[in-house]
Amino acid sequence: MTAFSGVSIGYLADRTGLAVSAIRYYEAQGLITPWRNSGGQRRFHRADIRRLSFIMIAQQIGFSLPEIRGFLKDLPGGRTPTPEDWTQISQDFRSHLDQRIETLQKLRDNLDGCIGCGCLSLPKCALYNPKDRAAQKGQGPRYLMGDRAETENDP
Amino acid sequence: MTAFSGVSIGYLADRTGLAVSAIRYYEAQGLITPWRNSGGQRRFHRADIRRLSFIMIAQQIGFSLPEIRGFLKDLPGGRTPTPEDWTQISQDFRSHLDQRIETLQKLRDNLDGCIGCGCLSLPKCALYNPKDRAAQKGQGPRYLMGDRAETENDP
DNA sequence: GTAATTTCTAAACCTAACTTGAGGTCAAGG
DNA sequence: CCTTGACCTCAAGTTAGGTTTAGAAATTAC
Repeated sequence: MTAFSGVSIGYLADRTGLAVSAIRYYEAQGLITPWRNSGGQRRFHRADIRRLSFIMIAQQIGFSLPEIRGFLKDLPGGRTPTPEDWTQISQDFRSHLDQRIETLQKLRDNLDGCIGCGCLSLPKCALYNPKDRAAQKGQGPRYLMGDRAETENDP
Repeated sequence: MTAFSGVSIGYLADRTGLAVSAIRYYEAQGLITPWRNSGGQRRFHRADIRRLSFIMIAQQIGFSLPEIRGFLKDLPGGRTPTPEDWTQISQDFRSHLDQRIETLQKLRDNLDGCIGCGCLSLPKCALYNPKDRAAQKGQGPRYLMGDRAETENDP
């Protein structure tokens, strides 16, 4: 048997649909950690296709790269992850996903209520529960959902 | 009765929790259109609190400012929106919201399947349906979800 | 053994969504 | 009248998430 030498970044790019530059960027962000061959080129596990796919999916849902890095922290870098590794991650991920869905559903219910009753005041209906804003740490879109409600009295 | 002269940008900032600079930015993006008083300062309808709140909520859900501008286009700029105006918008908004929820639920179901069966291959499970990616127009996170699945055979 | 691909690094550039800063004006209180 | 605070504009800076470019070295293909 010959020594396992890993796959190239281009291969991963082909298999995942990601740009090569994006994969390099993810490495820089600590989301994936290839090793180097004798010529200095990156080599990856074939299993990293999964890792990258997970990143893409989580991103689509709206998680930031740091958050995703959090999910992936429990995945072993040195060996091919076992099904158990992935199950662990998936469960973690799923609970966050559940929360996100629940938030949207609550919003939808409130929206329905507002439409139904004609009060039309989304803010007043406390649509926005600041609790759900885990992703608020000081950059990007700031100032999400304060607690002050609109009450429409004096100027 | 005295002539209605509108409220200041600072008032709106206080009531919504937005930064003054953010409100100016929204004006620049065509999301809100104040008029000016004799001294050149912005004046808003008190009802714009709602408009801004709507913007914040829609943003939280993941809509871009141009998309939100789309929702708000049907809201009259010149007069205080009626309940009917808002109902119209809300329904439009709600259908987008429904779609987003459905996408996440499908994802969750697939994830459950993957956890249950141990196949752990999110990509293979076709989690990612490119159809749902309406928000894909050439910037931001590109290259979302190609169709190629991971099949883990030869390099 | 050459030619054509890939890959490498580093730095610059890009968009969205804002914030910050500089320098100046407006409005209300004392 | 004068000061203080809110507002104004315009330009530049910031963060996230990448892409592009340039010049060089490594691989692969013929």
